[in-house]
This record gives sequence, C-alpha cells and structure tokens, in this order.
Amino acid sequence: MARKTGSHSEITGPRIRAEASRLFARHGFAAVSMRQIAAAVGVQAGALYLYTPDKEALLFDLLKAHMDELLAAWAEEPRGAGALATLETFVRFHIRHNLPRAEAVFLSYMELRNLSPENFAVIEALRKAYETELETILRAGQAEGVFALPDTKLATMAIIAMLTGVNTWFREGGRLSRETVETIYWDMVRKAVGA
Amino acid sequence: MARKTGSHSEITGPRIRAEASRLFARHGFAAVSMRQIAAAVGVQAGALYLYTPDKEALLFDLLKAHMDELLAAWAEEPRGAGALATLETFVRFHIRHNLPRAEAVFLSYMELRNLSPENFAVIEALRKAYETELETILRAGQAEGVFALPDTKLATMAIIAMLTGVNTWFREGGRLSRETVETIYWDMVRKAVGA
DNA sequence: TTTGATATTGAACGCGCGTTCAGATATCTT
DNA sequence: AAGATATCTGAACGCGCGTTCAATATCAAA
Repeated sequence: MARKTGSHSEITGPRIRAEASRLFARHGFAAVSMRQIAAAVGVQAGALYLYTPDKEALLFDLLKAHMDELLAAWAEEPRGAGALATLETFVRFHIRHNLPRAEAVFLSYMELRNLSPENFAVIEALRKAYETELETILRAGQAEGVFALPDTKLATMAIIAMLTGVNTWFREGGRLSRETVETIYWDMVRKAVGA
Repeated sequence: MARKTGSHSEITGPRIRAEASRLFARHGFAAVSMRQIAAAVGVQAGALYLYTPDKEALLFDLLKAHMDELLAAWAEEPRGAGALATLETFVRFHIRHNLPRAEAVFLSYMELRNLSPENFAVIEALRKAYETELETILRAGQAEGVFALPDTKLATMAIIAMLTGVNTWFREGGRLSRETVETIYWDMVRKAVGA
C-alpha cells in the first residue's frame, strides 16, 4: 500500500527532475549547483538528497528516462509495410518525438561526459540500440533493392545527425509547422537514400 | 620591433590555448579549473593571467580563432564552376577542414552558452556567415535549375548538421579514410538536393 | 490526541574555485 | 656588469561548492 504520511514527495520528486533538466540544459551540468536546483523547486539544498543519492545520479536518471521513453515510443509506433514506408515512419517519428523534448535531447548528447564510466556505458548502449533500429531499416531497404546506399553505417549516422539537427533551430510558432518540417526532411532523406 | 626580453611568452601563450582547448573539449568549460590548465602547461595558475584577462576570454579566443580560420580557409578554397561543383567543394571542404580540428569544432557548439551575451553574438554571427555560404550555393543551384529543394533554409541546416556529425564518429585509422567519407557524404548530399 | 513515519530545514564540514599581487627570477639591451 | 623589462611563483582573498545530519515540521493512522 502506498503510504502517504507527511508526504509531498510525489510533488517534489518530479519537480526536482523538471527543474534540474531545465537548468542543466540551459547552463550545463557542471555550471548548475544543487542550491540553484533547490531554489528553483522552492526547498533547501539538503532536501534534494531525499530524492537522489548525488548530483550525477540526478543527471543519469534524466538521461536514462529519456532514452527509455524514446525506445519505448518507437517500439509502439505503428509502421507501414516495406523499408521505404518504415523509413518514413522513422523520420517522422524522430522529429515528432524529439521536438517537444528539446531539453532532454540536448542533455543526452551534451552531458554524457559528466557521467561515470558505468553510467555512460548504460546510456551509450541505449543510444546504440536506437541507431541500430535505423540501420536495420536501411539494410532491409538495401536487401529489397529500394535503397541505393554507398555505406549503410554512414547513412545511419548521417540521417540521425540531420534529423536531430532540427532541434537546434526549430522554434514553435515559427515559419514552418512541425508537420511541414517532417515532410521536408522526409523528402531529403528519401532522395538521399536513393529511393 | 618585437621586444623579447626575458620572454617565454611565445611558447607559453600557445601552450595555454592548446591545453585549454584539450581540457575544455574533454571535460567541459565549467568543469575545468584554471589550476588544471596551468598544471597541464607546467606553470602556476597566476601565470595564466599574463595571457588572458579571465577564464571566459580564454574560451572566447579559442572559438573566435576557430571560426576565423574556418571562414578564411573557405574563402581561399578553390572551387569549380556552377552550383553543383561548388556544393561538392563545400561538402568536401567542411569534412576535410573539420576532421583534424575535432576539439575546436566540439567546443564551438557545446560551449557557446558559457560566453557573455556580447561574445556569444560575435561567434553566432560568424557561424551564421558560414551557414550563409552554403545557403548561397543552394540558392544558386535552385536558380540554375540543377537543385530541387523543398526549402533552401532547411536544406542548409540539414546538410550542415549531417556533415558536422561526421566528427562524432570518425576515428583516424578506422574502417574508412577521410577521403572515402567525403565521397560517400557527397553522394548522399548530391542526391538529397535532387541533382 | 497521541504516535510514528515522512519531509524538510538550516547550519556546518572541508575543499577547490577565479582572481590578485608583491616579490623572486630569468633574459635581453646597453 | 648593470639596468630594465618580461615572466613566473606562491600565498592569499572571499566565495560557493556537494554533501551530511541533528533538529523540526507536517500529516495519516490509531
């Protein structure tokens, strides 16, 4: 049974993660102090240690949750038949999933170096798993004969870099809607893979 | 005339910048102390202030020098006639120029947030100028009718993100040579722009 | 109303930070 | 050899860091 004596923890815990994410993304992990996070939440610094063993674990939890959510969402994404349709699904999914999660995406490849080797390995494995999802699609397309790629591995990296790059310039309410951006990027990707 | 009394500054100055670049790239600006940089150079922390007014100026100088060097090198790059040939020149130039400068490239888009607003604006303007170089090529290609792009601005961002991404995975002595990578990326870019 | 777990405060710990500067040292000019 | 200038040391400054912990406040259950 969920005991709830004297408990604000269901509020404070998520708020700590939210403020930490916001501050880490804005100023960088090393430049943000536990006292700053606590102040943003509205508690004293000591209270944070009810929710995280230390500062690094706070970062790790954010990155881990982001990667788990990404892989879970992709696993549940309905996809069409054939490599071409699946690639379109991937391209649109990547942009649609990542755009509203700018902070977490930013953290996930800017702050990896602040993790311990063990924690780094965990996140890196998840990232690799996601890359493999795309690589598998590309290989399938090669086998089907619908893609013409000089190098599948490089194409994987190129496409992911290109898609993730959207996060660096896209602004809600700007010239283009998210869906239009999806379509334009899909057009470029489709041509690049030679389909 | 360059006076040289009691001078090691021609050695120490560059070494400070080199060690700072290396450490900033590896651990992040905020995570590296002036004492660490000094120790790597082999001097006391106080000596650094003979060469930089403060820590941020050290970072700014690295980024500024990198961007100046990039733009100067591109300005001097011999290029073929027509948008298609010029685009190929750009793609190959970007990869060739940036691969041996991994530290500086990394810093130039990871540590911008550690600059003061004024210094940030300077670097951002230089980056923008570089992007405009590519955008101009793409517009010329559109006018010539050799490119078919749904959106020139997005294509600019997409291509730069894709090319810069090479730095994240390329390792000297790996499976592919730098020149092979250039060719593979050029193939994908060429197809993506619809040429 | 008491009990007892949960949640939080507020002060303290040792430590390393960026930066300054008086003094020492090294090198060049005369 | 002497003087001038450039370079560097080493100690110090106030400050904020991550983390700990006894004391206190809060609240559900009994």
